[in-house]
Amino acid sequence: MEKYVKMFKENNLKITPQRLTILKYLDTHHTHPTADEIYSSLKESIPSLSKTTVYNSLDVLKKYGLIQALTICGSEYRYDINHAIHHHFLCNKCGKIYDIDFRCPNMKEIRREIESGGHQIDEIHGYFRGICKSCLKKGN
Amino acid sequence: MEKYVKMFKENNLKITPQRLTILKYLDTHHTHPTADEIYSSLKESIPSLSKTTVYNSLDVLKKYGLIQALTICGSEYRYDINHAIHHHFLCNKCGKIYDIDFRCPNMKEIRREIESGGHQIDEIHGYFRGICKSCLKKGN
DNA sequence: TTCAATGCAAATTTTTTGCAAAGTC
DNA sequence: GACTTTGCAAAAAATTTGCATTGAA
Repeated sequence: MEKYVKMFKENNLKITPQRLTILKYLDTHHTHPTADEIYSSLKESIPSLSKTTVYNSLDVLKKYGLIQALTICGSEYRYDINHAIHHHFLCNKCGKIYDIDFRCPNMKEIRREIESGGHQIDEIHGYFRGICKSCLKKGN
Repeated sequence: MEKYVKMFKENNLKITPQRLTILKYLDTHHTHPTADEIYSSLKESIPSLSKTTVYNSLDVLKKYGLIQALTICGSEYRYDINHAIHHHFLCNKCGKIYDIDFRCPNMKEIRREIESGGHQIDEIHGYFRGICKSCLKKGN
């Protein structure tokens, strides 16, 4: 838990039990949960937890770069701890999101090229969609 | 309009005025509109148009690959005609989405590497977030 | 003590569903 | 004529807001 406290302190964020628990949850569950899934999972240990707080906390954690919000699924945000840069694979069948650890070797050039067009790039996102290993095995 | 009729016929899709108008709208407006924006824009010319139909039509067009749904914005889908492969830049300030025309030169290898992991890749998405040229000019 | 975070309820926004009416092939 | 698509209304899902209460520093 010290680890999380440190992360908050480094960013001058107020440390609340709710925020700590949410950050820890994302750090220990790499399931890319929705806000609602986080809420439901933590509701047991913190019965007073409100969904508003989950949304608020996620916004703050995101704002300070401790977590990231994946927009892959369109109608809902999926959250992920912000460890090393990685990308994602979304299964169109089961909806599961897998981490994909690769780095585009020439991203620097690409970035330079795009930025020469005048935009300032803060985030780079890549993701793939298809049918996951597990669903392929199960057959159609 | 012939062009659109042809696209439908090629995919064995029923041709309805609503679908035609929606496809034409996306082909002539590269603004990456939401379903609601499409609905509002077309409501004038087709007063009987229903939002359900917009959603239905977009789903069908997407399913047959005539358009694509961008999930960049998280809580809402943005739609785009499916011309040559391209990526997107989302401005965190004004929310505008720009087309970015580049192709990652070694995507083939990357794809092969990921597919060797067992997943079947059907779509590749890339997008960037930051501050757009126009918002940068306006200053903070 | 001060100011920000939390929690509740209600409101918004976006998308989906069930079913009768209308339209396409 | 058979079978889809459309449109409406209502429901569901996801997120946001206002404001009083609580809590961290």
